[in-house]
Amino acid sequence: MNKKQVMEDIRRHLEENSSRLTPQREAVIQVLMSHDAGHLSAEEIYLHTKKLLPEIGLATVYRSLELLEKLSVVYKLEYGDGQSRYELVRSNEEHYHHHLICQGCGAISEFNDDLLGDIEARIAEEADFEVTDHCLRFFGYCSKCRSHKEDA
Amino acid sequence: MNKKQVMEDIRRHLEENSSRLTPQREAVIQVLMSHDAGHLSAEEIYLHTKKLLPEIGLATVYRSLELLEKLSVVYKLEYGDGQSRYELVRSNEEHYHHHLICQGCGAISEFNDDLLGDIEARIAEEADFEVTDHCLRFFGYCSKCRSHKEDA
DNA sequence: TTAGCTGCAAATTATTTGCATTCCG
DNA sequence: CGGAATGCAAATAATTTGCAGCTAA
Repeated sequence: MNKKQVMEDIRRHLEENSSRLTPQREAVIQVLMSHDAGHLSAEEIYLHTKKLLPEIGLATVYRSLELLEKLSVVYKLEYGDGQSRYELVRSNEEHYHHHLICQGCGAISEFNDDLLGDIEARIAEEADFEVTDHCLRFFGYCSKCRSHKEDA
Repeated sequence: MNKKQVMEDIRRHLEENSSRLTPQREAVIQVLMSHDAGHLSAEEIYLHTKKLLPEIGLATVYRSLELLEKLSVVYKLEYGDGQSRYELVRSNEEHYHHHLICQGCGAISEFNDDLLGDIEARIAEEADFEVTDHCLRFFGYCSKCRSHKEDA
């Protein structure tokens, strides 16, 4: 599915919820699409959309992200550093998309795999909880930071 | 291991890092110990410590939590609602302690199991990343909210 | 027309910091 | 004594909100 089709899907999804795909919202989505694994903060998204739409305001970016999150178009992530990151939800892949967060340099990389398929079934059964999504993050040290640690 | 022993362990751990187990810090730890699965916010911890130590300040609570987190005594969690939650790290159990977050009522429950043992070994190998910890949260609907949904 | 959207500025909220003071090894 | 820790108040930083004007079905 190419970007134009994705955008049209989102437009339809918005209209079903009596919302519009405004230029501002489109710009936000475009920025997210072109920083595919970028984990952008609201401020970063704002700065990027400003290149496409110089008059856009930060509040609009926040409002767009809030709306798009409610419609499950955007996924909001927290890394515990005081600001939220956003990325597009890609319906299938997203579920298998986990993060490796380096406690040395802060780099965030990804690890894609269906790690949790069975586990969710077990939770449904044992905890009587219907799982719709999950967030799995691993903390540790990337290869680069491990070699620095060894120096010390 | 009882609470007094845990406290003495923490005292020793602090002293090894040229810090002291002050009454304020002790109060913070006591509050966390007595709300074992409480996922308390800094503000909630502050209000509870005030009962033990009325003159304590919120900044001190934050500073205590920051220090205790650095020393891996306390674990900081983010649920994407703008504030952080804190809980005591229990060396073994913590690693097997995951959260079920209800998107209906916001309730947070727990699911304890060693779900990720093998996975971490695979990550080390495939991604060249040394995992020291992880955070796994499941989103969905608890039994109570599912029955409400069915009413609708 | 009117509901939805916007930019801007002001407000809010969680968290952090500066500082004078106090405590303890 | 001197580093560590505290309470308070002020400062920050991310996010939200109020509002008057704008836009498109």
